[in-house]
Amino acid sequence: MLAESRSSRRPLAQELVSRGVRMTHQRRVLVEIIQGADSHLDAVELWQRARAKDPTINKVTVYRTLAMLKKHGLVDELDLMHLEGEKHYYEAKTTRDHIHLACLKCGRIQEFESSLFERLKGQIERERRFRIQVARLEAGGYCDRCQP
Amino acid sequence: MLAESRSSRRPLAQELVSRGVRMTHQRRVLVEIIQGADSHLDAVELWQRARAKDPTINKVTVYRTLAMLKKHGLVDELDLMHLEGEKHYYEAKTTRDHIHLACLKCGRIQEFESSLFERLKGQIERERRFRIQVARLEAGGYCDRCQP
DNA sequence: GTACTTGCAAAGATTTTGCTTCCAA
DNA sequence: TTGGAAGCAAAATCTTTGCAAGTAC
Repeated sequence: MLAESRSSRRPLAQELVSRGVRMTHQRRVLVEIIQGADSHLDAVELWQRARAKDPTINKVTVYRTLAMLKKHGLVDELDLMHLEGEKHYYEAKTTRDHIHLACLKCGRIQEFESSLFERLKGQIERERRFRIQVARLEAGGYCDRCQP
Repeated sequence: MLAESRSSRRPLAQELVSRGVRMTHQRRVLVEIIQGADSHLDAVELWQRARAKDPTINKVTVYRTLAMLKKHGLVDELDLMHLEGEKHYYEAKTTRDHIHLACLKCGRIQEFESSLFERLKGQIERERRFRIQVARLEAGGYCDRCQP
């Protein structure tokens, strides 16, 4: 599940404080991992990395923190075409939406940005008067390395 | 989770037979429900409708049949932004991919087709040499009826 | 007849809830 | 100090697996 590292506008911890969210030690550890991650993490992977920094962190706290971040629109939740089980993956929200391409053979996840995607979202908002909060485009298929 | 009824190229049962899939009574009941459904069904809803026609049908058979249909690329699996729980929804694959718009307030699901979506997929295939098997675009937001 | 499918029960994976204790502001 | 957050245990939800019995071809 590798992906390029990416950076958000400003530190999540800082963003949360400015929104009046109580900044606990656990939350600080968790958002630092999410922001520094070189891949898309699921809840359990995030929990394991967090325990390396603070062995007392509970899995439930991970779920609750992810829910809180999602509620604030600071992370995106991905399914990555359910390549391995039904868990979800998380990434810090970036300035621009991107598409996830999941290779059904090797499992590699690529990211893709396109102005067509932005135009498509604009078209939906105009033609349906639908105010998009979150858009998720995932494609499953065969990557360039996995073709005959 | 209402959506317009839609029809596929040819009956799923017929399609399966032509692919050499053993056509059991249970499978026939299930694919007929999927094809005639006026909404996106999850596994349990599908099971309940199937039991009305044949009370002996087991939930496990529903999951196994859905997995088989998915493997053959005859149904699409949707998450519908996880509006209610983490279950999946299924629909018979149609000739043209469409986008699902999930209202975060009223829960209504709208479908949207666009040539921009087709162009975007084409761009991905060309620029990344990625052979798309299935593409899923879901957006969460507020529909025209749910805006101030 | 044989290989594939089903039903049943049980387990597995992921996520949520209730409640008490703790801690950030 | 006090309301929100964390930890723990238990439950809930959704899906899969093992195996014996049944059935389509």
